Amino acid sequence: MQLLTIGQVSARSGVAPSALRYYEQQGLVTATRTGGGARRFPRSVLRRLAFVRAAQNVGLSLTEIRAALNTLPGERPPTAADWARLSRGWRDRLDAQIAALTQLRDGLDSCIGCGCLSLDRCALSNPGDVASREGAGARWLSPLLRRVPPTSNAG
Amino acid sequence: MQLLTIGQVSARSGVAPSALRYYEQQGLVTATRTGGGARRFPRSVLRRLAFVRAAQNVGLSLTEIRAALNTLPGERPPTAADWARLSRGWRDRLDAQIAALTQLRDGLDSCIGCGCLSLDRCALSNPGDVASREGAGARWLSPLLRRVPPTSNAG
DNA sequence: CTCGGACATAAAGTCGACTTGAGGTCAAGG
DNA sequence: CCTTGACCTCAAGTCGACTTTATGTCCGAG
Repeated sequence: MQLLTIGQVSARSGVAPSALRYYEQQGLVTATRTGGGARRFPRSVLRRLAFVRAAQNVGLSLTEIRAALNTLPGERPPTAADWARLSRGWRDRLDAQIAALTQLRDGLDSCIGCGCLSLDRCALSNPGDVASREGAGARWLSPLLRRVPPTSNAG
Repeated sequence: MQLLTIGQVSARSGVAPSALRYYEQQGLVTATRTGGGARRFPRSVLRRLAFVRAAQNVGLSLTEIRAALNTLPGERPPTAADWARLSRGWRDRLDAQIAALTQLRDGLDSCIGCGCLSLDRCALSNPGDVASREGAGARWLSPLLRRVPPTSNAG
C-alpha cells in the first residue's frame, strides 16, 4: 500500500494541507505517522477526498459527510458499489433544492409584474411562509435550500 | 408620515430588533430619533425590509442589497416600477443557480452508475473544473451557487 | 418616588470550514 | 555545522449576518 505525504495528497487532490489536517482531526480521513511524526496517507484517501468534495457540492456538512463515511465497511476496501450507495440519496436532495429555487423563480415572475414585495403575500420575501427563527450564522440562502441538520426529524 | 417604533417594525416584519439595529448600522434602513434617542421608522421601512428579505432569498449579500437600494431615487417615494426594476435581474441569477444544480444532479446520475468519484473526471467532485482558491469561511455550497462578489468584473 | 417595560449602546459570541501565524522538529544537502 | 524545506502542534483569525450579554436611559403607571 503506497503511502503519500501530506504535500503529495494536497497536490493530487487540490485540498490544502491545512484542510487535510483539519479533516483528520474531524475524523474524515486517517493517516499513519512516521517516526518523526509526519503523516502518511494511503492512496485510498484520494477517493475519500473526492467523496467529501462531491458531498460538499451537493450541500452536505462535514458532520453529515463523516456520518456517511462511517457507514463504509472497515475491514475491506470500499467498492464502487459502496460509493454509489452513499451518493444515491443525494439525488433527492438536489431535486428538492432545484424545486425550491424554481418555486422562488416563479414567484419572482409573478412579483415583477406588480412590484408588490409584500412581507405577507409575496412569494419572494416570504417563501414557504417561514418565520425564520433558527440559530445565528450566515443565512444568505433560503432556509429551503439550506441543509437540514442531521438531528432534525423533518424529512 | 406615520412613524413606527422598533418593536412595531419588528412585529410587523418578523425581523428581530437586533437585526433592525444592525441593518441601520449597515445603511440598509434609516430611522429618525426621538428626544430620548429611540428610533422611529417611517412606514416605508416595511417595503424596504420585504425587499431585503426577498433579495436574501435569491442569494444576495447585504452588501449587494445595500448597493441595489442605493439606486432608488432619494427625492420621491419609490414606485412599484422601481422595485420591479431592482428585482428583474434576479431572474438570471436564479436561472443560473437552477442550471448549476441541474448540471450537478445530472452528473450525479451518470456517476451513480460507475461510482467513480474521480477528483479529475467526476462532475460531482469537480463541477466546473474549479480549483477552489478563495478566502476563508463556510463553503458548503458549490462555488457555482455562491454569489459573485460585487467587486468582481464578471457580469 | 419607584417600578416595569421598551428602548439605547458597545463589545463579544455564534456557526461552519477552514486559514494563518507563531514557534518547534527532522532529514538531507552544501 | 548550518541552512533549507517540508513537516509538526496549538491557538487564534476569517467571513457574513446576526444574536447575546452587560450596562445604562427614558417614560408612564401605580
